[in-house]
Amino acid sequence: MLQVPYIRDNKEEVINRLKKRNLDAAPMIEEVIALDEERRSLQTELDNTLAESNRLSKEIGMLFKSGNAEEANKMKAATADLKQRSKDLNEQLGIKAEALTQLLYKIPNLPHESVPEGNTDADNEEIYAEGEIPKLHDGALPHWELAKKYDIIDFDLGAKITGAGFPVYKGKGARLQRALISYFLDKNVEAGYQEVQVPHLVNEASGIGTGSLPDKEGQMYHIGVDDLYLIPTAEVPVTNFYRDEILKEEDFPLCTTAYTPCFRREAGSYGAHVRGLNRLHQFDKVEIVRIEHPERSYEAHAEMIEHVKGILKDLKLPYRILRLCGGDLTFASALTYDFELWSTAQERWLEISSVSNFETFQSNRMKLRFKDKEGKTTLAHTLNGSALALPRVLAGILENYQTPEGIRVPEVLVPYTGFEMID
RNA sequence: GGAGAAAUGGCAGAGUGGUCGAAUGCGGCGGUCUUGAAAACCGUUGAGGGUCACACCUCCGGGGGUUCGAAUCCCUCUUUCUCCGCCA
Repeated sequence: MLQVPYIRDNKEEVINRLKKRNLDAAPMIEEVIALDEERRSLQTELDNTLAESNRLSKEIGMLFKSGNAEEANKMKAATADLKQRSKDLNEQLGIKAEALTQLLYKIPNLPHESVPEGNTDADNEEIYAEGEIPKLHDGALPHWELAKKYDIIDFDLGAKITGAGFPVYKGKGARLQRALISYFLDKNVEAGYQEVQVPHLVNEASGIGTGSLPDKEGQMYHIGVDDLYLIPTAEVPVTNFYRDEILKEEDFPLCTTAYTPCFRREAGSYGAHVRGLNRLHQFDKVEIVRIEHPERSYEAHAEMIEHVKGILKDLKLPYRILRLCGGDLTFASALTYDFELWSTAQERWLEISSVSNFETFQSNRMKLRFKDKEGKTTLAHTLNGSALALPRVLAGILENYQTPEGIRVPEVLVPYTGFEMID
């Protein structure tokens, strides 16, 4: 969430920058400023009332001590009024503060200056492309057909035991999936990320910390009895490691990688574009998360991009990188680069990674700070990216590596799969 | 799941109704001493709000209550530990 003092001091700039998201934030920003003013004036009034109460209490204490009970009891009566007043003020303050917080939760992050103008994914800016688009033989199939042909992914079985969007991976399909996870984790660890295994359920505070709650409430599976949420990405548990922490400057950079399943309700998604592995309710992902010094975060962002590029290059998959336009940028992000893989059989691009810098948007929500050289407590920057999301990479491999004889396994994965061909 | 104990500053650990944001030790930072370092000694060292800066206010796991006054008493939730039960 945005910082109120910043909004207060840079009102016009904030409104202007949010226009890039095709959002007229002026009414919300005005309300923030008004609520904040009310909040502060109530706070001051309450503070003064409490100060008066404290002063009286101390005097009463002194009087009792010196044996002057009569005078003390007289003074007690005078506190009743102050007490009622501070109670009322505190209540009003609570209402204003809560209203302000709820409003701030609704305001998205300010786009970075390099974010292109635009409304939809058509306006995203392609900044890089690499890899040969393979020429497939006649009769090449989309991955869901291949999955059936070689009996490596069973969508119907998953639908039977759970529902649509929960596939079962079988045999060499399961093995290939596991190979990819290991391969990604190894690459990330090699690049300096610490591997962790995390809970797949998080509490509400964690959801709020990363911006998954309340903004995307309907996207997460909620376990009502225990009030826990199934994670939509490892970003949520991992970034929240550092919630309410004050780090030391020398702790940076904090680089973490985690493999987890990801759960998304994807309410309202249907049709041809969600076929096969294109969009699932449960999928695997290996995530990289970084906590950075504000001055270094964009450098870190670039390093993450290079890292993901390296992995895709190794896999010899054709991909492109897009700089997301203002209208396509996610709520919490200041700058996002999407990686898209060319699906030869579907003849479309599939998003396989999203690398974002959230600047202080998440850290302000979760009070993730560090002490700078002057000893000042400052918000850190948070970043994350997929390295990588499994199902669409798997889809890309199946489709792009298919031959009349079977599906070849990318060379770098053979040590992990133990076989070279799915046939 | 049952019974009991506990939760205090970076850490350890005092504090059971008043002047306690909180003793003491360790750690951190600054200084004296030293060629340098160590030791010793002196000082300093939580977070948030508020202010030009002070003042002032809030925070002793979370929430609520009693009281003129709560780290201290009561209720409740969470977490940790011990014992019992169950169990991958």
